[in-house]
Amino acid sequence: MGKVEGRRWSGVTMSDVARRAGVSPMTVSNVINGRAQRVSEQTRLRVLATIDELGYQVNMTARNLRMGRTGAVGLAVPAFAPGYYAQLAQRLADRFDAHGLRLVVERTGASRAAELDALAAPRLSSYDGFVLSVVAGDAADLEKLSIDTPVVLIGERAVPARFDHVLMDNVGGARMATEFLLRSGARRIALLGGAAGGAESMHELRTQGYQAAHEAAGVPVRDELVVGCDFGVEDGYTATHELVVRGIAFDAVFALTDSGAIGALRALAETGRKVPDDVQVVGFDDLDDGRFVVPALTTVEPGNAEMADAICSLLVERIASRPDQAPARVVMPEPRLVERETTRRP
Amino acid sequence: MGKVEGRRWSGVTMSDVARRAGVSPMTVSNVINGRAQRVSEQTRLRVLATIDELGYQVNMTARNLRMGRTGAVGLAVPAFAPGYYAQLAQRLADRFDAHGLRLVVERTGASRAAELDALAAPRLSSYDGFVLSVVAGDAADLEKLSIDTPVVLIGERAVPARFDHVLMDNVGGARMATEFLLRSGARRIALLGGAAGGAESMHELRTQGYQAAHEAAGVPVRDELVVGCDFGVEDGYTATHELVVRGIAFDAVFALTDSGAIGALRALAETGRKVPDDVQVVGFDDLDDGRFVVPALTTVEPGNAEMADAICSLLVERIASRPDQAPARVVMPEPRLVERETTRRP
DNA sequence: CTGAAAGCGCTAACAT
DNA sequence: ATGTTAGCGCTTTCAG
Repeated sequence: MGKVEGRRWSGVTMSDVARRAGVSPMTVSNVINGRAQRVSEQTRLRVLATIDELGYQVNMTARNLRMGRTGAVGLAVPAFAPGYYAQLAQRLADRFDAHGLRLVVERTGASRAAELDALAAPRLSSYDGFVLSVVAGDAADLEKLSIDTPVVLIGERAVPARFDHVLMDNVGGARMATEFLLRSGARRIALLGGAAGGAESMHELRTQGYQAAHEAAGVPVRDELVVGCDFGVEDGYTATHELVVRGIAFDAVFALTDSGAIGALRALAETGRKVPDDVQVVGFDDLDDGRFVVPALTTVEPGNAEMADAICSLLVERIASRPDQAPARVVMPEPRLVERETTRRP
Repeated sequence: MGKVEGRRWSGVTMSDVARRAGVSPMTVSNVINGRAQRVSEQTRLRVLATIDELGYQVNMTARNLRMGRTGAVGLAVPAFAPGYYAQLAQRLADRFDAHGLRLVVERTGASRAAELDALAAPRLSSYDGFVLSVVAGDAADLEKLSIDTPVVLIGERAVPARFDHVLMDNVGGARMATEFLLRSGARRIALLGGAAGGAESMHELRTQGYQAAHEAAGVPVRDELVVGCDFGVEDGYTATHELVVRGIAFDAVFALTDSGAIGALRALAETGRKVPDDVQVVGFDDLDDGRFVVPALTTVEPGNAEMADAICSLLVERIASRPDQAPARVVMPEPRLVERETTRRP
């Protein structure tokens, strides 16, 4: 499929209105922008009538160019559908609204290339500020990022020091969840979405927390219980199924995301495991969905509200104060465990 | 909290680069836009180096103004978080990508005022085309809508004839679901989110289908089974709970949305009702979530893919062909029932 | 109260 | 292969 071309058909301009109403464009502008003191009531009404008659509409692109600002903040997420991003968008939109800024959401596509593309200078220049959820790019990629548009980064990747960065305590949260399961008597905790090597991705960090909790409790980590998978519902479902099929025994599941946990619950139900009696389950993120699945999901609440607050205030500050003289800040709220029905009290 | 003001700090322009590289702005433009034939390799490299040195970035606002197009289409939805809108956005983004258009998502807030605001000319002028999910505005409101930006409307409200309109077969789908329940032996079907009067909203249309199925089957509609509620998870949960508390007997639940149905499932589990043995449940929308809840949700698939296809192709056509001479089109796919585990075979 | 001039940063069209 | 001219539609500034 080809690109869509063609430019907007003419459209009525401010000058058209001005000419027709027998005034200068400036007066039309004043009317439109409610600078009442500068226009007589009579003229105002005439201009308004002409605007209506001609069906004139302000061209935001032109206004933005002239004013050097857009009133919009961009949020780039890997995908729209995962509950986590949708809820994040919702929260941010509320907060930015309070500052007179609209939030507009774009999709990066989670590939490194797509993510960088979203961050390319052009895209950013359409916004007064930008929030980027970094899942794929590395520090070097980000280094090239626009310096003209204030940016707040979210996500666990290491980011260049010049950026404000808001992130979850992945290690701490995972450790908290794992410790809770261990205290509840679990000894064979499957880790859904776990990863072995490095230290950069969400998978890896949460895996570290899982391991740390085991070490602290003197319980060995069994490799066969650490199954790598993506963080969608379907992924959690498939991974859990596989575990069962392969005959690997486990008495708990720690899913790296609530979505994954919900998939796991489904797989456990299908294979006749009772939750939490046979298998306990803990997720991560505190999605709204988790409260309504049966049984309701115990999860790690990573400080979603605090993160949204931080993202908003950091960005608003940068936007308001021109040059980024203020040093970059890092915000990482304290996670907490939300006990519901998929676990037993220790 | 006050508005955020202040304009973008100067920033390096194309002229800056040109001057520094000892060429004209036009040459810089040619380099940036890859018009290779028009620039010697030597100059190209020099310009590129200068761009790098100065950290220059194209100003999209200026480019958009000059070119009269933005390469973006807007999607306005009442809220980001409900699964339905997130999935819609996802689907649309895929399709528009194929046409070289980025999808950017904005939130209207579901109030009539907010919705109209989103549709105000200024907002629209930032996009090559716009998709609006109409939930609150009426035909008269929409009549005032921009004529300069191609718009496709989605949603069940009556809309002015000049707009392309994509909608679900709400009545047919609801009737299909209800008939299925009736055939499966249900005689007291609770309608979650039902409405009495009018004919405009999704609630009302789906209620009509529910009633039509009852009439056709000669089963009376009991008013106490039609409970009005919003379409979120929590709403379905609360409504179902209330039904139980009030001691109203029912052997099936038709929830107007999958989200509502998922809430209902939770409430039924809490109150000890077995699904589908004691109570059958059907939703509407075919959200991904429905496949993974326990038991998996039977639902009406309203033709999501076809709707996304239609929205995209209608809009792309309008964008490509200047004046809207083509008559407006209405697309309403055939719904189908997806049987899963919350119902019994008739 | 109203208007004229200037220019935001870019690119199409036409020179050279 | 490169430069010049003009202007997208708006608003800031300053003059009437």
